[in-house]
Amino acid sequence: MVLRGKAMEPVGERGESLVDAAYGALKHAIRESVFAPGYQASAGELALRLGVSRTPVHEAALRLQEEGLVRILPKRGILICALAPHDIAEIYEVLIAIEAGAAELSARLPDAARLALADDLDRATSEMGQALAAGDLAAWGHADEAFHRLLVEGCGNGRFARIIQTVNDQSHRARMLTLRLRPRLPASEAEHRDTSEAIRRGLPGLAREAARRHRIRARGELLPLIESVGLRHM
Amino acid sequence: MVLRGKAMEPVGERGESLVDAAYGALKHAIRESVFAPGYQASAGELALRLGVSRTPVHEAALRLQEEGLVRILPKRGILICALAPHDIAEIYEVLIAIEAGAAELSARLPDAARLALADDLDRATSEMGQALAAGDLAAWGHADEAFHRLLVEGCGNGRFARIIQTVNDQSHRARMLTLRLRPRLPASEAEHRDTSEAIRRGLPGLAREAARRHRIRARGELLPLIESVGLRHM
DNA sequence: AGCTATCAGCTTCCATGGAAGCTGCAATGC
DNA sequence: GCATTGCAGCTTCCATGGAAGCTGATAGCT
Repeated sequence: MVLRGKAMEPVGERGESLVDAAYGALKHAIRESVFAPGYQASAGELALRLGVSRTPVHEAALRLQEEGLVRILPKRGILICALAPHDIAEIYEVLIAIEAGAAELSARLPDAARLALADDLDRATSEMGQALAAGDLAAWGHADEAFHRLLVEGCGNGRFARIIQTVNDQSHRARMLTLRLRPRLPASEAEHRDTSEAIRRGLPGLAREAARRHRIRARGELLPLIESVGLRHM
Repeated sequence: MVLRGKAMEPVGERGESLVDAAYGALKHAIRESVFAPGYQASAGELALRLGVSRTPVHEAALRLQEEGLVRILPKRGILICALAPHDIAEIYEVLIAIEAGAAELSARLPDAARLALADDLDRATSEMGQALAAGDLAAWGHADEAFHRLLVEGCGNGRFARIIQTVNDQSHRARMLTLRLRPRLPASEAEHRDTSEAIRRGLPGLAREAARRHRIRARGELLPLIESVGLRHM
């Protein structure tokens, strides 16, 4: 039983089950790269770190495997999954398809919900602008994230939100990397405004195309960047 | 411990783990309505039926919950999820978004793969035609299913395939119902040919729109049908 | 040297039992 | 009659230990 690396937060005992606690702690640790991709842990080690027995860790690992964050190698251990450029490409295709659908749905919402959503989206976009002006990379990332999250959570289709959540969990680490790598922050604001404006005016086709164009352009910037830097896994 | 209903097949011991076996058996049982939606089972009962202990059943239930087929009610049992019309609507929106993306991707494949895929798709479509002529409802359903499966599995994006697999597992029961309900089998063949032809000719935009139109029309037929019959859950 | 067999040490897999939570019913008090 | 309380019987949750599988190193053979 090897305990290398920094310690993890013991699970908090707040009503939630130990499985949920372990799931949350492990997911957070993976997102924040406490475990490097490719790291192979054992359930026993993780259980020790979290202060629970192996069972809840194992069950949490099952859930994480279902989401593609880890792989359980039979009789060998728990492998933290790495993302290859190919995976990023796949994830962008999911984003393009689902977010375009979400934008279209949003534009079909009843007036009140539609206008409220558009306002929320614009608020997030404005925050991006402020962050950009202040040169605050992290704030820009958060605001951008908020925009896209609002879009899929506001559209009314819970399955869309869930799918996006899954691929976002997978790509969070890569996102943090590429945010830093990008030579200049992309001019996403105008495209965000196109999307929110189409939603506000209740034009489904326009909204779909705006969301779609936005993600396609972002992909066109990101993938070559990753290739050029030669990132093999992240 | 109550054992009502017909017995289930004990798990087959073929190299796969008991968890996998239990997962497969339960999923199959749910798909084939061995358990009615809304049925509340206990892990102990299922374990007895399958001839394993409670642990693998519990872990299988976790996976099924992740896929939305069951819900685990803490300290109460395992609930077989029912689908409401609202869920069918959501699922169709996922199908529209993802299959349109898959068709576009397919049309961008290298020549050899593209043509092979188009041929496979046409074969499935032809089988639909034969089944329709013979009045064989089940065969028509299988061929239609094959077409859509080939499309998402052939496009090269594994995440697309996985997403579709998940919603198909959820909607399988509803599909079996509505296949029988439909007054006349829809004229899907022409739309399938539009899609495969666009893929064959390597026209991404056309392929996307064809796949999209197909699912949108199917939705337009199905949802009112479900409403009119007054199906509340399935 | 190169190849095979063995084995020690790791891992998960799965069964099992105690602890604790939820539900519905029956008994109790008003 | 009506509300409350206590309890029995169910459930999952989680810890734990034995069984079995995988890996890599070492010893022995050709």
